[in-house]
Amino acid sequence: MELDERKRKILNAIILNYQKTGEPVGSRTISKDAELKLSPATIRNEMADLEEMGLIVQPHTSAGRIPTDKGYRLYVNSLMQKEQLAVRELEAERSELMLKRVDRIEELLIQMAKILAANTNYATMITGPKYSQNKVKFIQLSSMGRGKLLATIVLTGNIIKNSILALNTCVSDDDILQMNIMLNSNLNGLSIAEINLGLITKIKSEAGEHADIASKVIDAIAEAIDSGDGSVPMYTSGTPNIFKYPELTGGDQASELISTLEEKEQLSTIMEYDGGCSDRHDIQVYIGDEVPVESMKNCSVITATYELSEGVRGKIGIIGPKRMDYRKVVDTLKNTMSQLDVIFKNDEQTDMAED
Amino acid sequence: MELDERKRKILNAIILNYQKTGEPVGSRTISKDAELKLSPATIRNEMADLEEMGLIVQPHTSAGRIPTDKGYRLYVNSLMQKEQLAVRELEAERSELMLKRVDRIEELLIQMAKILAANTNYATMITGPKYSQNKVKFIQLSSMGRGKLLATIVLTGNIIKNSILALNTCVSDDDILQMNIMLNSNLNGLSIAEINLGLITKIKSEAGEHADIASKVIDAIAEAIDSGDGSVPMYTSGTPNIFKYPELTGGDQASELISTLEEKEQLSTIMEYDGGCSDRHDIQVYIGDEVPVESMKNCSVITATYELSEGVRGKIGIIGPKRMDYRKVVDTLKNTMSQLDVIFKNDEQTDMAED
DNA sequence: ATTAGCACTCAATCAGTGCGAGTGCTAATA
DNA sequence: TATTAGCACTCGCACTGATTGAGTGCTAAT
Repeated sequence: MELDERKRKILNAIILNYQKTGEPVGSRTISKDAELKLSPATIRNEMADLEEMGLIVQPHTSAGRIPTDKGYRLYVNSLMQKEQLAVRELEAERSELMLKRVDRIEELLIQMAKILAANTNYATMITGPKYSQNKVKFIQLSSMGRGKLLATIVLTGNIIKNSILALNTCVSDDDILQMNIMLNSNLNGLSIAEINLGLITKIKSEAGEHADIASKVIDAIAEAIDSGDGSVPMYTSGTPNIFKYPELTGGDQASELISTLEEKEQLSTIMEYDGGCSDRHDIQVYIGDEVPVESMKNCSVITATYELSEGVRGKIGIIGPKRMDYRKVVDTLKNTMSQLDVIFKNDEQTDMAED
Repeated sequence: MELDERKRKILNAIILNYQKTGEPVGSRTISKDAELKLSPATIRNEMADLEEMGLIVQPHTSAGRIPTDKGYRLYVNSLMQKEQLAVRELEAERSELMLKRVDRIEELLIQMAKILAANTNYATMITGPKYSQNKVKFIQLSSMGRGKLLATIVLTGNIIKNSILALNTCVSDDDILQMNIMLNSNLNGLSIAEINLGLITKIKSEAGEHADIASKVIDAIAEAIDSGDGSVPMYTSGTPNIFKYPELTGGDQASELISTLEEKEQLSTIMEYDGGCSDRHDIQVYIGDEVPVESMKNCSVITATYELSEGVRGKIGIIGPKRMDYRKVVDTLKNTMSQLDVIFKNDEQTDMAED
């Protein structure tokens, strides 16, 4: 069966209409849609064909048609591009991000998720950046008195971690100074991969009687870098938005959806999946069954990757009903990503601090 | 009308039964409830009286009775205590808290909220501690090179804040050392209230040509202490639990509840209210209309205050349907609070660090 | 190739009905 | 006098069947 221009137009009309109403759309509705001047009967014939091709279905006999996953896929892959017109309304998207003074990067990301949720009326999720690539930039030990040592570790990207080390021995201020110099000269500029056993042994021997301190500091470094590795933090926002889409709230669906959104574990399976395509702002679209989470099988998810600096990446995802406005979401995401780029290019070297 | 012993027992039975089933409870049910051996007819007469007193109502003619807010209030205030028996099952509450290695206090609190939610089957919320009372313990400036200064501020309770300061002038290592000494000797042990304009002027003059740095450091201190002041962080957990109670999910209720739970702003009006009673573990019970949040008018909320150290307090709240198991929740909260006490008495001086 | 017309399907709506849980009242009982 | 049995009554709920209307597929006319 040939998918000619007219069929495409009809499919497109069905998708757009269903997007707005959430109701199955009938031949009459499409017919009145001007653009293509055909009678309902003709439309019906075409729709029968589209159904045969598996692009649309009727929920029951004598109902209008709704798009199938396959239909949406086609729309996203080819139809969508054809109407990039007048999308520049998005350019006017409130760039509140720029205005608000957010000095912590995670908070900025959370803010962003909130704004996206508000603008799109879908739920959003976001993972904190993966820092595993980061390097040690600076280490500072200071005595807090009473056998306590404060270790401050700064990583590239100005990530700062603190640990308080409890000591059993007493250390003089001078020793601390020595340790500082020694640690910095040995560790500066190294990533976690480069801090190997050999180096650790070397440091310990250089630390002499304070080998235990050195060892604790190295543990702290490992933890600092690791905390952004094993379990990337995950935030969600706008989850109540799903109540706006009746098709997501039938039965126990709402409950399960909200649960998975709150628990977050499952969400990471979506975010972790790296769809090969390493484009600049790699945008992935998962439609219905394509979503690798049981309770989200009749949602669609669109994810985008952001990059703070070389190799420091995270993902942002938008969760909505299958009839979500794919075009708007994709454009909004692209837009947001470039805004982020701007922010990070400006802010790269200023005062962003983190715990 | 006199509220005699028998009426109390019947009211109690109604409340307990309604707690389990969520269905209006009829005279027959109570009658079969042993304990008091009365026929349904007698119970009916008594129930008519209880209804007249405004303690119970029937949702419609020919339905059983359900407790009113007033009925619950009575229950909470006087009836509840009378049956403190066999509550020690709670003693066995999984004290997972003790086991899990949680080294950051906010994470511990969040964990606790999760466990409470899982144990009670209600939603929980928790505010981070208010640090406004805290004092400066230790300040450390270190040069990061390229005109950048790292300021590390340690407050009592081992709260650690970092800021990176961008300088326009260059500072020698020796100057930094001087600044460190000067700042510490001037600021150590002071709370925010004690850092007044006079002191600030004094510090600036002592800093000489580096007055701008001193000023930036003081700003950072203010911010460090403040961040726990103006907007106390608020976390929620177990929000999907509300789906377990049909009376909370009718209409748009679920949606609105979830929304207020996600947005958190409104929740703080509950948490902020300080009910005079400055008991050890001050526990407050809000029933139905007593809850100062519109969308929660047919919930009940129970809050408890925890105290990390002198004056450093936060609140934890449990949100459920009006028929929640008040006794269990109150006991669980008391229990949890004492566990917290233990933890903090042990951990007080160890390595809890925070951003 | 398109369209008008028509018979058909089926979800949704609504009134009518019977059921059952639960009540209040009255009269009998301990 | 307090309790209980009995009975008529109420009202939500679940079920039924009829009606409606949106939408279809097919056929014949244009």
